[in-house]
Amino acid sequence: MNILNIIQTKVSDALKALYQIDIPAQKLVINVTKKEFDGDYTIVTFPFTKQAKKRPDQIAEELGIFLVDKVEEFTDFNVIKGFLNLSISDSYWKHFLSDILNKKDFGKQGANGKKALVEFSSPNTNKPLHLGHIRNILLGWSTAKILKAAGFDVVRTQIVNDRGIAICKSMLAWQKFGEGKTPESEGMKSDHFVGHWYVNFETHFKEEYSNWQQTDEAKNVLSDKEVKPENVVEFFKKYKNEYFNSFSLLGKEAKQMLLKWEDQDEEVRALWNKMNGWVYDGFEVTYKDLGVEFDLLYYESDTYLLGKSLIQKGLEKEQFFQKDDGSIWMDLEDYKMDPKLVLRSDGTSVYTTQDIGTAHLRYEKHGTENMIYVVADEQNHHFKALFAILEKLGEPYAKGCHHLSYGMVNLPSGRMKSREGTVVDADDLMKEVITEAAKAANEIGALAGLPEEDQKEIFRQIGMAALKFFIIKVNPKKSMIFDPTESVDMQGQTGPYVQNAGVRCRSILRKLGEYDSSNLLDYTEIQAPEKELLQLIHSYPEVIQDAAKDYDPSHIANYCYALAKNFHKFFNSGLYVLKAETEAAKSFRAALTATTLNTLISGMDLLGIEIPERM
RNA sequence: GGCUGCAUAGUUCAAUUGGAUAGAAUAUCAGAUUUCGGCUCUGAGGGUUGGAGGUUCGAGUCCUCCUGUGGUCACCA
Repeated sequence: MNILNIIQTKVSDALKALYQIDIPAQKLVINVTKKEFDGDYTIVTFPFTKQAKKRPDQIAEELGIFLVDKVEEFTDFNVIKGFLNLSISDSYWKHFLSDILNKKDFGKQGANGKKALVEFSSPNTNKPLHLGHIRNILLGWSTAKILKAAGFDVVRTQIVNDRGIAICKSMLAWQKFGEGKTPESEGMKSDHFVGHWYVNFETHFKEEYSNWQQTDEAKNVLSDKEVKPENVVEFFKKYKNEYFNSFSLLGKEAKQMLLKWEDQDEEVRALWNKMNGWVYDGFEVTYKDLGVEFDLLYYESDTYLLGKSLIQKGLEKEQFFQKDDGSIWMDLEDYKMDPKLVLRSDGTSVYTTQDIGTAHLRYEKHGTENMIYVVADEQNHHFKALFAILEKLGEPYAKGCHHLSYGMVNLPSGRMKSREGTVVDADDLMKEVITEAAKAANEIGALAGLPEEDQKEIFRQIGMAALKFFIIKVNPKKSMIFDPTESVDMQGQTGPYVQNAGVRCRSILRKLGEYDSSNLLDYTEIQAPEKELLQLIHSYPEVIQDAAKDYDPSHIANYCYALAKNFHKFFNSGLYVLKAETEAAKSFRAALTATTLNTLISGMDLLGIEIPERM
């Protein structure tokens, strides 16, 4: 049994025996004792004062005497105010170390029989992936891994937004101005090529718009709307969408293309397939570079009509209501939200319609009672409404839906804006961090002896670790500032710092070779740096549980950093492994090193980060 | 304006979910190594946790108000 559980049960028993207080063991909070005090674990006794009718320090004292007397794992205690600090026997720690020494899956839970589906990435197909997608993808990937480690059967998925007006813009621009060029002919990565035509469309559209502003038609609009001369510029800025829909020739063509697409027009579909194909080829490379993959893909072109029948059924059961114009809504007053449209007056679907349909489909197909949507926090309201609707429809998985909402990634200069060209491209960014890693490694020169191929692989691992760790260590719900210079840092609270700890472990173990681990139980005096490290490793299973419960990979990142830091401290503490004073000390420290390495590998793997052999 | 997040060292982030003197990193300054890898370690300075009240043994954490800031309020996705 885990020492925390032992403490909980024993304290619960003691409270009952001493004061007739009934508190379930699981409800008792056990803290790790702060460094500046003696002891391993701390119990706070203030909460018991009312029922026990005694002073907190008195309770702590009595509890301490009782526990040390009755439980063999507790060797000593001390009391400071209402804090009871318990010391755990060395024997417990040594046996713990010996138990987990060869357990590769230490910290992970066995299958719990539940299924979870994690949806992430879900890009539009009209342009390449950028920094915002990277945060999304890393969060999704890591959350999926963490849930798996916590015992869930996980399905990783994305819904590809492959249809709509945006891709039509890219298609139209290429058709009109592309002169038959291809990614190959231009030597461009194929998703960037498609993105190029999207920008090209916007350029032409802007030109058309500004020319139009000089026409009589535009002047009529201005006088109709009674726009004052000093407000004209401002007005046209806001009028852009309206212009696109009502006057623009390019807009008209793009919309016609969309209609043709919906009518299954062969030529448009062929063009659509060609351009999407380019985008997918490009995405595949980016995903591979990021080290992620999916179990299952959904395409919006397949799912956008889903949900309608569910709405019809719901309407018959009067779960929805219909307005005079034929549009269908759900009342969400009991959730303190405004009514939500689920079907347009012309009978076509909106985003919510297909989300209802897709969720239902997924549940039918996989029986996933937990669905996690990794989507930026600008859609908080949408998901709140969606989950409320699912609940009102009586969908059995509604309670298991969770929106893993994350904040925007901003640059030191402010928000990324595609119109201003400040979007940080995913491929460029990865290239840059790897280059920086190579530069730093070459300065140190530790890899000079290795073949070039091996060096390149290590540079890649280091660069990607820097980038991934920098992003994942931040609590998802907070918006973050991405400083490119800091992201490639290799020192301090970074991925490479953690990797370095692992590489040091590897180096020691490599030099050590075979050793007899059974000796470790003979080690007599565990030193403070050793115990701190061991205690931290001991808490790894709970860290995974917490991260899974909160859907928050940043817990794991912070844990890995703390573990690496503690190992570096141990490494520099004068407690040598290879030159240990006794065989028992050597075995103990070797086992400690091996276990640290194992935990670092496991934890970093949950973040999608590798630990190289050398660096 | 309504709703909803966020606000912690100069900067970037933590804080075991209400517990002890709020911790790391970075930057600055000062130190450590005949030793398992210097992408390491030790130390110093740096804080009225945006402000004001409240709840209680105890508040960065919970409640109220205020200030600042982001998101959202489409028959877009």
